[in-house]
Amino acid sequence: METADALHSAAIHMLRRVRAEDRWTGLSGPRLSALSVIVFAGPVTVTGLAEAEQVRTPTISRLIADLEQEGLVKRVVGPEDKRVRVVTATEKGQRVLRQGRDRRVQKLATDLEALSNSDRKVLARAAGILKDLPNSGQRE
Amino acid sequence: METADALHSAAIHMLRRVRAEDRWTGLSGPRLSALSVIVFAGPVTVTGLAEAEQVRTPTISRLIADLEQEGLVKRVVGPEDKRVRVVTATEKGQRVLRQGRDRRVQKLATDLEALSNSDRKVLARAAGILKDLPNSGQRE
DNA sequence: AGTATTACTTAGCGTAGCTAACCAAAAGCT
DNA sequence: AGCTTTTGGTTAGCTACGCTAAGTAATACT
Repeated sequence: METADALHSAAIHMLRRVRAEDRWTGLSGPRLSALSVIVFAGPVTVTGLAEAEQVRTPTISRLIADLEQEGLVKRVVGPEDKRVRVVTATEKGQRVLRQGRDRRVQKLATDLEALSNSDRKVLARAAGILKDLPNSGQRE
Repeated sequence: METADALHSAAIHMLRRVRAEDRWTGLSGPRLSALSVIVFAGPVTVTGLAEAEQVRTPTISRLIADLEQEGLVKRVVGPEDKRVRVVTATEKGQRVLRQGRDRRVQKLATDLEALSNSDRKVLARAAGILKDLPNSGQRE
């Protein structure tokens, strides 16, 4: 229970610190996050993206429209099912994302360099453990 | 570097999952976060709170006004300096916060129960390590 | 064929972030 | 003292992003 508490607060502070780097990309957190899914999880549908981001479809719909406006992604009508819109990242989108993400992670990496090897090892193991958490019903 | 990446992504997903519990309090994330600072960091000024939350003063100013409206905090003119407003949590505010926070942490604690003792120990150590990170210039 | 469901968009609302502009109190300067 | 500057906070007005409700087009069901 104290572990949960400590972990919770550690995660909050870590992300808060790292998030400051995002300003550099000119993209907001939500946009960056969505773009990240589009780039790394390949072409996605609007619904798929909404699920990944845990928001409703209208939210994503508008966000995508904005990203498209800026030339970061493009929408094409689904080849099979003409209702769906398949979203892919443009060259520019990929470039911007990679730079931004690198910056975030780089900042964290720099922070971690101040640590001992054994400490870093603990963090690496912790990250692995968290990744495999039960992950019980988060889709309401 | 991969450690930073893994840690980054683990933290994002963990918080995302836990955040769902906040709905229960009837308060939004930012409000909950601000209230948390007010409760745990004792009485604070508007500027102090803005710094803690890493937002500008107008943002906090309005947020506080809303919280006051709901009877969760109260503002009093500073006894020394009459420009400042000292913000404190009301009884109700403290109660709501503790319940909400407990719920978040409880959810995480439940998730952690599925783990082995040694894994939990790793996480506890990781939290401790992160807490003591250099914490270089995050105030621009 | 005709209805139901699904995928997405549009409209409209509330919260929260920002900057710019303002007021009042405190501090600094002759 | 008197005047200016600085500081703490608020107000006004903009944008972004979350939501629900309602609409449209394509698909699925029987």
